[in-house]
Amino acid sequence: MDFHKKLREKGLKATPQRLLILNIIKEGGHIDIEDIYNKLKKIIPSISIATIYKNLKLLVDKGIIKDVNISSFKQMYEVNTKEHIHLICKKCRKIYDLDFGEIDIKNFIEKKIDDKIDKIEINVFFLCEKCK
Amino acid sequence: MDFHKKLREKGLKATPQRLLILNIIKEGGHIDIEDIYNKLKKIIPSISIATIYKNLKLLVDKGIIKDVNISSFKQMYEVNTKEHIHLICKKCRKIYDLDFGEIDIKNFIEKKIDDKIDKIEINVFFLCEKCK
DNA sequence: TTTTTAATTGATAATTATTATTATCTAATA
DNA sequence: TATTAGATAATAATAATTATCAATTAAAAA
Repeated sequence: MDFHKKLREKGLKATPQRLLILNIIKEGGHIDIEDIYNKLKKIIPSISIATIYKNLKLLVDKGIIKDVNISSFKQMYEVNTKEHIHLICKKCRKIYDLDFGEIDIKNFIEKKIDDKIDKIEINVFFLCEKCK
Repeated sequence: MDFHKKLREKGLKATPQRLLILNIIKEGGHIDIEDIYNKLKKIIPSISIATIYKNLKLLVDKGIIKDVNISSFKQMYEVNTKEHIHLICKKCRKIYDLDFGEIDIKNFIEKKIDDKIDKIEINVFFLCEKCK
């Protein structure tokens, strides 16, 4: 996951802010703007929330990160990797990733509707082991 | 779809307000509180928004309707039928239903995680025929 | 390496939704 | 007769931005 290279490929400068934002998102798995801001402030105390907003928008536009939307959660972001399902514990609100495995659900749906899909969100609500 | 019976089975009075709310949701497919309120006002001008809120909560609790959550949309409701996918046109924002068909994705995921699922949301964003 | 320059960051408050409720008590009714 | 509806304002987040412009800097060119 060479973020520097990825940024340059998309014509974006690989600024320390951007690289840190990407690494924070990667580490967080699914993380909202406020949390990104707070983590980044510890590393770059001078960081501006505007910088976060500007970059998140840019990174989503360029397809380097994805926005994660789950009802009753704030807008979150994740590093754009393979498609996966979000398993959300309704009690502790922890979010787990579940890979499709061998199944290409995007392709499956595209065939079914005979059309191209932009984005697919699969959110599954359950009660995780710890919360039982 | 005998709503009167369904309500009675859950121990709820089958009031005209409730029956109308259910029919409005059924007709609307996916409809938010404001729209339910506006449609209902035309039939029962005296209807109170509080009545809508109270009933929607009750109906969700009893499993007679489902809440529909799609990012950038207001909270919506639908009559609880079979599980299906929401196809959302990113331009006109119309929401289409797509049945799973023979595939029981809930069961598939439950097997995969060896656990029970409460709810599953599948939202697919695309550009519908009319908007192309 | 140095220079150039176009892109990016920082500061910041101020603002805009808008969404979603809900309390409470009387009256009506399934 | 226990539920449910009506009235209603008042409220509570809370989430999400965004404008603007000077200062800085990453990357390319020399």
